Amino acid sequence: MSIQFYNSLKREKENFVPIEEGKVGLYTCGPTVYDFAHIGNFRTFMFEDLLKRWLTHLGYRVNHVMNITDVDDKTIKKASAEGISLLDLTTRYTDHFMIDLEWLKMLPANSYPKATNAIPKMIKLIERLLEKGFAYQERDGSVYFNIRSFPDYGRLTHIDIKAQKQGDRVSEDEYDKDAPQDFALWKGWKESDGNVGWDAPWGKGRPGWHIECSAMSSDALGDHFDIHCGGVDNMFPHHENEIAQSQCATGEPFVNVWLHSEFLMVDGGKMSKSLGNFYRISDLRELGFSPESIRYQLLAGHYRSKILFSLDKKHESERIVQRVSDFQLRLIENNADQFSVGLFPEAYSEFKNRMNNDLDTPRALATFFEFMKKINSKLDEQKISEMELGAAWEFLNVFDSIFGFIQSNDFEISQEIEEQLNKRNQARLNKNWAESDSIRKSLHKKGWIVEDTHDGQKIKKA
RNA sequence: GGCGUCGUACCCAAGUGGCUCAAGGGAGCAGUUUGCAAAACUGUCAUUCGCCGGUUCGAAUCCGGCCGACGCCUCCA
Repeated sequence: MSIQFYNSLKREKENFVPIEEGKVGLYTCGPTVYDFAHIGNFRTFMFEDLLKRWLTHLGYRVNHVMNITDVDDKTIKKASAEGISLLDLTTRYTDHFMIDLEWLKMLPANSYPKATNAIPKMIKLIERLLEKGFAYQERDGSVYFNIRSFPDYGRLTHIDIKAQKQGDRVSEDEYDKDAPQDFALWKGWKESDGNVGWDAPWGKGRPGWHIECSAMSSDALGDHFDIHCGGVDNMFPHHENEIAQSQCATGEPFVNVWLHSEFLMVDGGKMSKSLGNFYRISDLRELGFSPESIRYQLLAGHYRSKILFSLDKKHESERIVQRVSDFQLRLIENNADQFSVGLFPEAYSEFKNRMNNDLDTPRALATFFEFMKKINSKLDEQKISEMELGAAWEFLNVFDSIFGFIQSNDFEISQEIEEQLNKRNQARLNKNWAESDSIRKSLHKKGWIVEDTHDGQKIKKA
């Protein structure tokens, strides 16, 4: 069975067929670096990371491009408010973003083009749109895209332009334009822009938001590529506008598959910076969340469903991380790694089918948990073959290469802890349970969990 | 007003006409194991899928209505 995706453009699942066999061009809308990204932003980035990992596992060579929006209203406004340069501001938050990405164990994209580095490319695109009559200039130096010149406008979001209610914001727009819904390709320089601006044939200014993605995606992946992702809120107007610009400029189809991830909710509502009800990654770190437990929370629900992020789920996600991590240790203790010969257990094909079904992570997880239970059971009864152990090892490794739930067990035991363990062992041999229990308790307070097994005591980090 | 999503156990969360079904996880309870714990495993945990009608031999799954929650239409993952 080949992989199927729910293509937002067609609103149905379809088999994925790459433009070039074995390769996938993947463009994902990245952050606007005017502030810290929050956990809701990372829900989308985590989904895109999962997608890339799964495609890679299937053998595709994925070229993943994630843009960094480093010039727009918000970045300019904030830099000006802080009295620093746009570059200083965006560099700061880009750095934070990269740190968070790495902490969450997300694989880096192949490239992170910045909008400010793609201005010439954007100008070229706009020139082409002007030449072909899809865009027009205004007296203030702005350039707008004429949406009525593109009959397919609204196809992605099924929006009928004429039926739209006009918001106050639109009619009060500070820029001149022919029709309220025409969107800016280029915004003429205004005083509030300060020293932010680039020279263009139609005057100094800065790019509109949407043009950067059209420019950078075609630059990195070609005019026509495989997959474009983003959050559902980007469907309109951002992605709709991208399609309009790109297709009108190149005359070619733009993207084959559009994938959109749903929102992450908190307190029953959308988490967003403007509402102030959000968690940054640093907030969650302070609250004691591990990257693995956050990964579980973000990946346990299907990407097209709203998920609830909750501090109450911390315990649940930690239990999962612990179970899977313990499972790995148990396999290692049984030398499973030495028995692996590249064979997978039966459960793997079910897991694969479920992942191939539009990345059905909830059911894929269910498959893995059932498998884990079965193997644990066999280990308990000591009725497991070397072949089964090897296959379990293979499956576990694939599983973790996709979900990344396993917590590293590299830790050093200090001299002091070592002494405590020896003391406890001695107490146990003397059946001095009171002392043994009290040492276990005191170690627990220091962040260590001691477990007694048939092979003696074991220590791990709490 | 237009477009769209969703309502499943104490909590999270799958399933979208019949087949092995209301998956899986967390919490709880009971048990195996253990000196005791922990871990692991076993059992238990929704005759029922917001409510009311309809279609059908058969619906959580399709249709209609109602109630409720949410998103987009303006920057937003």
